Formats: sequence, structure tokens, C-alpha cells
Amino acid sequence: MEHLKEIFATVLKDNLESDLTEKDILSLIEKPKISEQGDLAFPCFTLAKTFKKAPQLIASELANKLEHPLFDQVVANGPYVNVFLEKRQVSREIHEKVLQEKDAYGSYTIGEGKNIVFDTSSPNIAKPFSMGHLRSTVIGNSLALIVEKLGFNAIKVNHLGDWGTQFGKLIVAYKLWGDEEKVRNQPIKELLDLYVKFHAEAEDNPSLDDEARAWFKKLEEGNEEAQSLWKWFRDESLKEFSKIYELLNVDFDSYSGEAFYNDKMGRVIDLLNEKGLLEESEGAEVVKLDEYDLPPTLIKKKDGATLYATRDLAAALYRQDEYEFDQAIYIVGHEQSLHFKQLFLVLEKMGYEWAKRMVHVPFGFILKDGKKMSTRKGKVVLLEEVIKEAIELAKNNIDEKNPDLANKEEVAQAVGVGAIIFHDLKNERLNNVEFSLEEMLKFEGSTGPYVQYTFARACSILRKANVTEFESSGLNDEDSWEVTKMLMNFPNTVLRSYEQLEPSNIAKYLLNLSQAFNKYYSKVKILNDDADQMSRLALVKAVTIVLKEGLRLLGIRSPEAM
RNA sequence: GUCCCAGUAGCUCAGCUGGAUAGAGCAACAGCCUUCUAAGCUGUCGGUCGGGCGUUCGAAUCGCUCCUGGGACGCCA
Repeated sequence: MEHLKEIFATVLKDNLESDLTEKDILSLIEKPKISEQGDLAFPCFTLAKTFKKAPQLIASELANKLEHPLFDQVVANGPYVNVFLEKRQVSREIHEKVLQEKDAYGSYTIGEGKNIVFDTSSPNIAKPFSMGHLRSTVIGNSLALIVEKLGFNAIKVNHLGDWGTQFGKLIVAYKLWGDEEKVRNQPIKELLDLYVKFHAEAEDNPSLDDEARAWFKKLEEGNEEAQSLWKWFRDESLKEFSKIYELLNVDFDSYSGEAFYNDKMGRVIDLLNEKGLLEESEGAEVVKLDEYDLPPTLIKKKDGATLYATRDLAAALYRQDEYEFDQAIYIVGHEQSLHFKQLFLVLEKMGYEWAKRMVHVPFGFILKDGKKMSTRKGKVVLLEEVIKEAIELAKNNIDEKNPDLANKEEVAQAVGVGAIIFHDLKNERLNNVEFSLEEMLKFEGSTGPYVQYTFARACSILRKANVTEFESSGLNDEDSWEVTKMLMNFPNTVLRSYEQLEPSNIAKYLLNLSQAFNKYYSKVKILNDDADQMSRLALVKAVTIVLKEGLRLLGIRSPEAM
């Protein structure tokens, strides 16, 4: 589509005596909202001033002059010049392009030789894997795939929340009320109960908080008892998490969490001191950000222990040393926007030019009854159970609709998990979403299974056709044209998803492509034996290529039958 | 109190850097399987785009302001 816009712009430029550059013209060109109006449109409002003529008049004069072999007709429609493309030629061109490039269709090379580090997923040890972490995991995974399609090398770091005062709290809680048996049997559940109990008790007995801080200090200093409890909690939690990652088909290049940076804090503090950025304030040590009108960043607590920001600074320095990243992308909830703003500014004050290439990709919360879910109060929904339920539901659907399907288990997993991932990615990531099992487990309408189903149907046609070599001579009908136009938009959609770091662009695109194809499918008999059959099959093949690739970019599998 | 998000159909949301009659899905109702998978398709119903002012030939889109909801604001992460 982009190159057709450029052709249109060139033709316009040649027929216009104005000081508009080709680039100006290109940016004015748009797609008519209603496809009956044409394929490309040029509004003449801005020309009205320079020519001192009514835009309608300019449009009709222009429409008569414009010609190009790829234009079927050019018509004036009020103040717009609308172009109808030569369907057969353009569609042939697009079909052939997709068939030749296959899953590389929509790829770019702009990222070659550059590393992008993703900080993604990052669940907290000793807490259940929440719906919020699902968002980070799924968005991060998709963005990494998108970025790789642009040629970048993506490095996914799971910055585990395996350090911090929370472990002091857990140790205190375990020593007071813990039961080794129980923890061994149901680690996550039991540890969560202890955590929740701690917060409940601490409300009446604030000295517990002091104890927790003391235990965390001991942990940081290498106290043996603290260390072994910590390690135990961590191991049990990781076991649970890996089950979920397996179901989601997600992996990481590094699991270096916060604890990993424990011995790298000294360097950060030394550097901050050297640069004269560290100041004492109310007993703690901070970096002030007054010049940006922001509150100071706390680096060291009054008891000398480090904080979240300290560890993130250490992590940033380490990652730049280790990966020489071109960009660092943090996929973390939008509640932490201030923290990242501060983090990046502190690095900038430290004189690192790469701090400007760090970006926080925030996302909205999962709400329960209109409020943020809080682990501290035990208000969590366990992801693993949700996924299992989705797979079970998908299985029931298969038993009902396609009982003879070969690899039911595998397909059920792809569809169930696909529904959950797609549900998370289809909307703009900054939107808050109300947690709703019902919504997540829908398989009809704008859902992942809808796209997967479209793919499976298209594959089914190709199996029946039983051809191996596809070749398109182009198609001339309105129904296939809508599908072809969607195919044309794929590369641009990929690019926009990268520019906006927004996987939902691809999800929405896939819904539109699926819808266009399903309409086509219901109207036109593809396997009808006539002169255009081969071209129709080429179109179907192209659709399967793009659907599969698009789903892949979201981290969703595409079963060929369901 | 200060700052950051958001407010579009009964519900969940699209609406690209302002442009032609504001679009989907769900729900409700009415249709379509002796022909390529009905997890699909077609149609009906449904909107003062939170309110107001402004910029513009043109505003759901940009600016200001108010209202509502959510979030963040130094020893949690």
C-alpha cells in the first residue's frame, strides 16, 4: 500500500503547480473510510487557499488529469480526488509478493546489528503469578518478536523480584507461624498466606515491620539462616513459574533478578558519590531531581540497606556492559511511571548518553471490582488455574464441534492459551481491564480463537485443493479485493506496532483480516472450477501466511485444523 | 494538595500524525449448513463521542477549563 501511495503522490505532484513537495502530498493522502469511495483519496482543502478556488473544483479538474497504469479510475467526489486501483494487476503483485517472501513478508532490516534488552515478566518470588505479571510477560514476549522481525536482536531478561524487604517479612512470618510441611506441599499458597497474615498482624503491631527490615538487612549481609530460607522460597517459586512459562510458550535469555545485583550495589553507590550526586536527607541517602520538578530518588535507607531504585541502577549499568544495548525496554505496570522517570534521569545525571535510549512501556492494571488487585490483602487470581480452565473449555469445544480431530490435546492448548494471550493483547496496553474470566474464555467474536479458526478453515481449503505451487494472475472482484487490501497493510502494521511498542495493532489487524476473509469465504466458492480458481487459491495461501505470521508475533500458535 | 492515565452504543472496545454519513464484537431479536470447518456469515435494534469554551474551511481526534473514575507522590517493589 505504501508504494501505491507514493505513486499517487508522484502523479499528483506532476499535475500540480504548487510548492507542495512530494512528501507533503504523501502525508495528505489517506484511505477513504468507505471502500466504495475508492482505494486512495487526496483531500483538496489545503489547495483551496493557494489556488483561491473551491476544493470541489480543484478535485474535479485534477481527477480528469491523473493517469497511471495501476489506476483503474480517478474520480472527484466533492472535495476529494479518489483513486480506484487496477485490481487485477495490483492484487497479482501483492499475492506474488506474499507467496515469495512467505513468513518474511512484513520484515524490515532497520534493526540489524542492534540489541534491545527487554525487562519483562519479572514476577515476585514467593507470590503467586498474578494476572498483572501475565500482561508484562505477554506484552514483552510479543514486543520481542516484533522487534526481531525488524532485524533487532532481542534479549529478554526476567528481572525476578527475588530481593527486598518482602523477604524480611516472609522470614519473620515463617519463623512465627510457618510450617515446613505446609510450605513443601503448597509452596506458593502457603507463602502467600504467610505474607497476607504478616500484613494483617503488622497493622496492629508495627514492630513487626522493624523486625522484617532487620531480617532483610541480615539477608543482605549474608546471614546463613536468612540465606537458606531465601533460597528455598526462591527455588520453590521458580518451579511453579516455569510451568506457566511452558504453557505460554515463553522463554527468557536471563533470569537475573534483583538478588543478582546484590554484590553490584557498591559500585553504583561509589559512582554516585564520585559524581557528587548522593545527598543525605532525613537519615537516608538520595539523588535529588529538583531541577526536573520531581521528588528525589532514594538510594539507601537510613539503616543502610538498598532499595528498588538502587538495584535498578545496578541492573542498567550491568546490562549496558553486558549487552551494549541500543535500547532498553521496561515492560512494567503504569503505576511505576514515576520510578522509571527517576531512574532514567539519575542515569542521565550520571552522564550516560544511553540513558536516553531507555524506555518504560507501561500498561494498565487488571482491576477487580474497579480497584487494583492487591497481593498484600490476598486479592489475587491464580493464572495457572485460568489457563487450565481455558484449555479445558477449548477441549470441550473440540469434542463438540470436531470430535475426529487428530491431536486434540495440542490444539486445545493452542486455542485455550491463544484466547488468553489474545484477550490481553487486543486492547491498547494502557487501558485498565476489569478482570473477567468470562471475557477471557470467550472463543467467539473478536478473540484469538476467531483468528485461529479463520486460519484453520483456510488451511482446510488448501488441503482439499491439494496443490503445491501457487501462482496468482490477480483477481478482479470486490470481495477478494477487501482481503487483498488487508494483506497489503501487514508490513505497515508491523512497523507501527514497533514504533508505538503496541502489539494490539497487530491483534486488531488480524481481526480485520480474518473478518475480511470470512466474508469472502461465505460469499465466494473458492474451489469452484473456473479460470480464477488458481488465483483464489493463491489468495487463500497468502492469507494463511499472514495470519500465521501475525499470530506468531503475538506469541500465539496456529493449528492447521481445529 | 501536586503530578500521570482514562471517560465513544446496555457491556467490552476500535477510530492511524484533525478530514467525507462515528465503526466492530458481546448482549437482544430475525435469518443462513444436501456444496470449501456455523469457533462462521447476513440483517434489525442501539451513540447530544463526560460537560463547557477555544483553534480551524473542518474536531471523537489539538488547546484551556470543569466534572467523574483509576493510579503515583522518600525509607514497599
